[in-house]
Formats: sequence, structure tokens, C-alpha cells
Amino acid sequence: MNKSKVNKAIQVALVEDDPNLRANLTTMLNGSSGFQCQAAYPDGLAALRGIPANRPDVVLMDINLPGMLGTDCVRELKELTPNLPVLMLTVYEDSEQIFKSLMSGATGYLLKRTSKEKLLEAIREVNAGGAPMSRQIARRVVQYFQKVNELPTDTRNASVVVNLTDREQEVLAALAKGYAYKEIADLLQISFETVRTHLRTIYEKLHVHSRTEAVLKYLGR
Amino acid sequence: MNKSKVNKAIQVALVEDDPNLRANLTTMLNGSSGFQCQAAYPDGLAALRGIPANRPDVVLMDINLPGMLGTDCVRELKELTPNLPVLMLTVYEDSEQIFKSLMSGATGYLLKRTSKEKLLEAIREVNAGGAPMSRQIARRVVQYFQKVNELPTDTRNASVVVNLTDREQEVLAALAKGYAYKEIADLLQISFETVRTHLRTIYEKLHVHSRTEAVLKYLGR
DNA sequence: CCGCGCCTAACCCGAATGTGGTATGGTTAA
DNA sequence: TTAACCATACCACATTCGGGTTAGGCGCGG
Repeated sequence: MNKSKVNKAIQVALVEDDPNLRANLTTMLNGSSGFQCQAAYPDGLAALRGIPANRPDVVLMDINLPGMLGTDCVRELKELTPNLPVLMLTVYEDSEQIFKSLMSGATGYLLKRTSKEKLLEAIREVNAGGAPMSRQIARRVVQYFQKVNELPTDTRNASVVVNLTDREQEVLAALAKGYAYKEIADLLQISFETVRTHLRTIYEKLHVHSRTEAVLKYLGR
Repeated sequence: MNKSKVNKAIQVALVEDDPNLRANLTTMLNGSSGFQCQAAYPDGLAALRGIPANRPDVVLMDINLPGMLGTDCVRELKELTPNLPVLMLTVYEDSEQIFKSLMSGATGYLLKRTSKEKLLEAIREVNAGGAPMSRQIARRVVQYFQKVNELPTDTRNASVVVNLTDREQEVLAALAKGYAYKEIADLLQISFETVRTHLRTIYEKLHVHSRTEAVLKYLGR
């Protein structure tokens, strides 16, 4: 994988359009023992020109770059230097960007508000063959993983379920398995009436008026 | 999400067949500030009965359970309590198990030889919305991502329907669209009572006793 | 022609479900 | 500390469903 020299500083290349942040990160990296900011590029094109030639150990890349999107830059980069690990940095937590990045070939994904210590640790980790992600992102990745691997025994529809509380989702899940109200009550160890109360709220939130309609929405039609 | 009380102990449910390990983990958890072992189940069935009712914050589950496999237990559990995070524990490191677990709905994956500190940290992390995994596992997941191209979905009805007459299939199709009996009657231009007669036959043929069960069978579960 | 399966239809009755109102205690965000 | 939200719970009433039973009309194969 990565024949990095453990006894030398990890060579980091930075791709970040914001001059302030770029300078800060550069200073931070060079001020940290075991790390060296080998180069800092302001945009994707510059990165694509410089990185394959300079062969850093790790790339830190902003996801929002002017001109060329960070995700596209990663894709290009991965074709040129497939084993070079790339850590994406972003302020956004939205799954669209996360998945795009990962599918483009990013090795890890961090939020910009990640602390200095965690960032350095993540760089070490990715350099050691890991795939560092913030917890929110790891969770999303796992969820997505589960979704794309779903068996024909397909269940719940994420978009529908989003407004429901945990308990409501549990009740709906049981409903969608065909349980009668009293069975759901027994299953969740709550009263029959409470099940009915939850169901009323669920129906209201889903804009339906019957059990079957709710189940259909839950199953994504 | 999880409305867990940060200032209160994280309620952990344990599923582990080995009595020694179960006792050890229980003691360890209860002896650690911020954690409480709410319940310890020796097998999957006991867990499925107890967990949805007791609503722990996190489940620790052995992957090798007698009777019901841990992965199957997770799958069932995830259908009942979709947002309840489950950490899998295992001695096996092989990817087969890892992917099965994750695909079954496990939120994180730990090796049993994980240190006490790391285990507690992982529980905290999963409770905070993360998805703790060893670096090798995270990397595998990410790699998987990079080569996934999906074109899934939609399995319609199937062999369940072969015993049904044409008319019965029409009625069932309408039922599966969420129509009420009288709406079906109107749709097919037959009487309400005839609809009910058909439905009785359909239920009998499908061996079900409720509308929702019939629809689930029709949709291929 | 006769039986058999299918579509149609009706009646009864009890169980399950849908909808409205109301209330209490716990947790959380403002 | 309010206000908002959540999970819990009960009451009441109307509607819908599930199951048992019976039965007339139709078409098809023996």
C-alpha cells in the first residue's frame, strides 16, 4: 500500500482555495512534529499538476474548490496516483457530497471544525492505511452501505421516516410487519392505547388514513 | 437520532452466550462511570423479546450466538428499533463476518480483544451517533464504496399470486394500493360484499389473517 | 346433464382500526 | 423557567375488517 517512512515526517499536500485557511493549515502542519506540508495548492488544476510530481504521502483536500470541484479533482488524482490517500475536508455534512467524494476515491472525510489534534491523528491514520471519518460521517457511510446492500427483504423508506420520532418509527416498523395493535403493544411493552396514540400521530405526519397506506409509504410504495 | 441523556449513564444491553464473558462485561460496564448494563441476554430470542421493550441506548452483541445468529438477530432488531445502535463483538476478523454484520444493520464492529478503554470509547461514540470500526474495516468499507454502482430496487409480486384467480389478483392489487373495501368495489364495479368474499378467499389461499399481511406477501415481503 | 370452480351477492357478529378529546410526567430548546 | 415536544395512557364513538354462512348464475369438461 503505502511505503511511507515511519521515521520521517509525513509529507502532506494541501488543496484549499481560502488563503487564510491554507496558510493556517500549512503553519499548523509544519509546526507539528512528524508532519510536513510539502505543498499547498489553491485549486484543483494546480493540484493535479503538482501532486503527481511531488508524491506526497497524504493529500488534504477541500471539497469546495473554485473551477474544479474537489470530488472531480479526487477522481482525476486517483487515476494518476491510485494509492495516494486523500482526505476530504468540508464544512458540509450533507450525504450527497460525502458519497460523491467517497465514490470518487477519497479515502477519508473530515469536517473542517475537526480539532487540530484529531486532524493530525486522521492524517497519521490514513497514512497507516486507515480510513478516518468523523463520527457523523462514519455513521452515514454505514447507513448507506446497509442501504445499497439491502436484501429483497427491503424495509423502510428513509425519506418518509425522517419526521417520525424513534418510538414512532418503531411502531411503524412493527405495523409494517403485520402486527396487530395489541401485538405491537405487547412487543414494545406499552399499552394498547399508547400504540393507538402513536399511530394517530404517524398517520398525521404521513398524511394517510389507514394502516395499509402507512405501510406502503413506509416501504416506499 | 438518539435523545440520550448525556449526563446519565449510557444504558447498555448485552447479548452474549458465554456466561463468563457475559458476567465479565456486565461487571466491567457497571463498574465504569457513565455506563450501566441494563440487561444481559444469553441468546437472540431473549434479546428480541427484551430489547424493544427496555429501550437501551446501545446494544453490544456477540456475533456467534446459539440458535439465532447474531447477524440475524441484528436484522430483526433493526426492523423493530431502527435507530437503536448495535455494536457487534467478535473474535473473527474475516471480512465475510464483517460485511454480513454491517449489511444486517450493525452500527459498528469491534474485535473481542479490544481493550476495555477502547470498548467504552466505542460505546460512547456509537451513542453519540458515530460508527466505530477498526481502521482495516473502515478502509474496506470505503473501498467497497468506490466500486459500487447501484441499479437495484423494485421486486414486484411473484409466485405468491399463482394460486389466485384473475379476479382475486385484481382485488389484491387494489388492496395493495391502499384502497378500502368500498373503494375496491367501486373500482371493479362489484358490490362491497363481493369484495369481501374475494378477500376471504385470498386470505385463505395466502394463509394470512389481515390486510397488511396480504399486502406484504403480495409485495414479496 | 351434472358437477365443479368461479364471480357474484347478502346477512350477521365480533374484533380491529380510525379519529376526536384529554391528561400526566419527563426532557429539551429557547 | 416557560414553552414545546415526546411517550405514556384512557375514554368514546364511528367505521372498517375478518370470518362464518348461504346462495343464484355461468361456463366448461366429463
